[in-house]
Amino acid sequence: MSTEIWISQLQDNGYRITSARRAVVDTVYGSTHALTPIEVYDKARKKYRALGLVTVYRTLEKLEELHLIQRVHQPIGCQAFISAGVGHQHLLLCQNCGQVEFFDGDDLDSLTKNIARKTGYQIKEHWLQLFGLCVDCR
Amino acid sequence: MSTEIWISQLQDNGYRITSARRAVVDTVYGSTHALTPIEVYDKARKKYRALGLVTVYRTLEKLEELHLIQRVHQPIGCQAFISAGVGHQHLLLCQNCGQVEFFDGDDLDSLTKNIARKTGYQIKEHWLQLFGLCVDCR
DNA sequence: TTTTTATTGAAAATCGTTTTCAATAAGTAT
DNA sequence: ATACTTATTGAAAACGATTTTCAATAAAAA
Repeated sequence: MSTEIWISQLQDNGYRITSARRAVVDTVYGSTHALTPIEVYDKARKKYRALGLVTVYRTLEKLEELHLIQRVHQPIGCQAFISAGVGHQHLLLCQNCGQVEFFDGDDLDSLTKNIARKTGYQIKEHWLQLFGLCVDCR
Repeated sequence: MSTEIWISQLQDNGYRITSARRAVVDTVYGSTHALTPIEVYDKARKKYRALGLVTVYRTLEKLEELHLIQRVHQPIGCQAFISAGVGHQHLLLCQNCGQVEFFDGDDLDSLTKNIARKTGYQIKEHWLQLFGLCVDCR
């Protein structure tokens, strides 16, 4: 698995491959931390100086549309993005260093069925996210 | 339970009770839908016309600080607030009408312990939110 | 009632994001 | 390789949401 997977995805969906997009993909792909558009901009500009912030926004938009990245919601803000895991994944975030781990937690079925019965809701989706301290920070 | 609970809380924490704050509290307290600052402004101005948007922001800030309201995170945006439930509560949101229900789902203990063991993380907090269709909308 | 000072709304400033637009460069056809 | 078409680019401007500044006001204390 390398950045070429994302590049191919962009290509297959009719998007052109440019130096700007490569720089953004190289920056976000495989990052262990969720990155905001400005953070992506700062990092990616080390690889491609002419990159504009607008292009970062536009590229992130496309990567999100192709489900290659996902927005991360946190108490401090909801502008950061991280690589989208494969299949239905949940996030575990380190409150100290911001590192992100994925886990699949579909033990939630019995819980959601329970709530559905109690409330009368037809449940379609769920968001689950854990916060704590990673091995290095605890 | 009435809005006076929130008013007292403000008072007890050294904040003055004003017409502007009463209008905001009256609007947000007991609302079954999460409201954005602008929505609060529009609704509250029906009760107190001189109210300014800035004061809405400032009052919401104080209510959040006192844990009387909480920010609601949704795919469409994360600016809306709703009354904070009592104790540790989770949210169930109707994707159609925006109605919000609370539920307590601490069946998560075994799941979080599991993840903690697998990842080495020390887990401090969790966010769980369900989305679906309420009884009226399904 | 008087005094003190937190609170107010309006205007300006600020921040993140989106739109506009002419120049450029990617991919295709020649 | 070369020419052509058109998606993509970055800069500047526009935008919307939120925050700051500030003099006037009103709540609470004296």
